[in-house]
This record gives sequence, structure tokens and C-alpha cells, in this order.
Amino acid sequence: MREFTKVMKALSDPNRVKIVKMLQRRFLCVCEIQTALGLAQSTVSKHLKVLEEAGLITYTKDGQWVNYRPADGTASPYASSLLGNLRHWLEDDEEMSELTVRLPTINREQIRGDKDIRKGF
Amino acid sequence: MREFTKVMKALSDPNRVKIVKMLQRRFLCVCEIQTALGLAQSTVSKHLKVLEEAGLITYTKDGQWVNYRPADGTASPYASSLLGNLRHWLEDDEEMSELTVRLPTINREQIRGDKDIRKGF
DNA sequence: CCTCCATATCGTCATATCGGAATATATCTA
DNA sequence: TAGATATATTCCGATATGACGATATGGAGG
Repeated sequence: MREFTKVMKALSDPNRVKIVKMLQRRFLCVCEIQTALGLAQSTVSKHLKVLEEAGLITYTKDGQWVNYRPADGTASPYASSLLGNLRHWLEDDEEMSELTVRLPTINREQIRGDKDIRKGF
Repeated sequence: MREFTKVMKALSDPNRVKIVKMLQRRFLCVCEIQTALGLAQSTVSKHLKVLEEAGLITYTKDGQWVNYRPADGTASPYASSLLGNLRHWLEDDEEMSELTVRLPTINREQIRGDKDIRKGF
């Protein structure tokens, strides 16, 4: 029961659903997700933890970056099923469409560059 | 998006999941659900409203009673899909098993009788 | 070792949620 | 109509959630 409700709760927040669906297009680091959603870095980090503990996503570390991607489904059958459905669900959602268009323009190098600009370099 | 997260949120509470799965066995009135779950009547009524607004359950009035049952699925494709999965999901769940055993012993006439006993009749 | 960068964690605030008691509403019955 | 019953709604308190800023951690490179 707890395992099931944990997956439901993880997917009951729009921003977390967006994260999952973005990751189904390509793996992303925290700062890329932060840029895409326009949230504080700490907020994104907590959302990712919730999704990971529900068995919906996983990650691998690559130097200073942490790359998140959808879980393979071995962690939770409920997560696995929902991940399958989410591949086609919400494809016509307006908020998601906008994100999907912007996603290819977002990358970690660009983000670093933007920060330098803000600092006056 | 909102339609989807509403279904997820509705199913993120253990008591609401129990209600849905009980209704998949047979239709129930509010007082029967109240007895099964051991919650206050107002609490059950509120849970039922959340489930109904998510498109997961529906009801018909029968005199003073309101009979709740699973929705037919036309309201929400997300609700419909989850209802399908919930028919087999959590069948081995311990909390659900206990409920399933007790469910046949619960009926509205018995509940009315119990109240009279408490009042000293 | 020191600094920078990406990420995680902590503290805090506003709001949402779940629970119950009390009350309102609606229906059946005497 | 009056009273009893079933359900819905309202009010309130305790806790959970989501947001942010500030701080801690950990790796990369000088």
C-alpha cells in the first residue's frame, strides 16, 4: 500500500510530472531541470528525491554533474506501469508542449555561460 | 495536467485507495465505508468527494442512502486506467486483505442495529 | 590546499491536507 | 408536522507539502 501511494503522491505534483516526462525525452542534470522549470535549485533537488524514492527515476554521477533518467522499472511495478502510461499520456498537454519545445535549447554548458553573463563576465 | 494530477492525488491516500478497492467488490453506502475504515462520517464523506471529482467513483441515491461504486471510465482516461490496474494491484496487501475478509459482514441494516444497541435499545 | 561549480540538505514560511466534532440538509416514517 | 436516519458541509487543530534562501558537501582543476 505504502509503495503504491508513494508513487501516486510523487506524481500528484505538476512539476514532478513534468520532470518525469522531460527525462523520458533525454537524461538531464539538476541545473538543466532547474532552468526548464524555473524553480529554485533546492526545490528541484527535493522533487528529484521524491521521484527517486518512489522508484520513478534514477541517476548516475558524472563528475560534478548528476544525470537523472527514468528508472528501469525493477524498483516498483507501480512506477513501471505509470512510466509506461506517461510515455503517451499528456503528450497534448499545453504546459508539456511548451517545455518540449524549449528542452532542446537547454544544455548545461549554456547554463554555465548564462551565469557568467549575470556576474558581469 | 490538472486532470491527471487530480487522479494521482486522489489515490495518494491509503484510505481512499481502500475505498476504491472495496467498491470494486461491491457498491457501498457511506455508513458501510465508515464502519469498514473506522473513520468519522465527515471524513469518509470528504474522501468520497475527492474520489468522485477525480472521476474514480460515482454514486446513485436510493432513498436516504447514497450508493457509491467505481466510475465507468468515461469521466477520465487516467481514472479509467488506474481503476483497471487497481483490480489486480494490492490484492496481496495486508491491510486490504483484512478489509476484504470483513467486508461481507458489513451491511447497512446491521449498522443501524449497532447504533440502537449503543443507545441502550 | 584552495577555489569554483553542481548538487544536497537545512531552516523557515505559506498553504494544503487529513482528521474529528458540530451543524446543515434531505429523506423516510410515525 | 415531528423525529429519526443518512449524508454533506463547515469549522478547527495537527501535520504534511512546496517554495525559497542559506549553508553544507563533494568533485575538478589550478
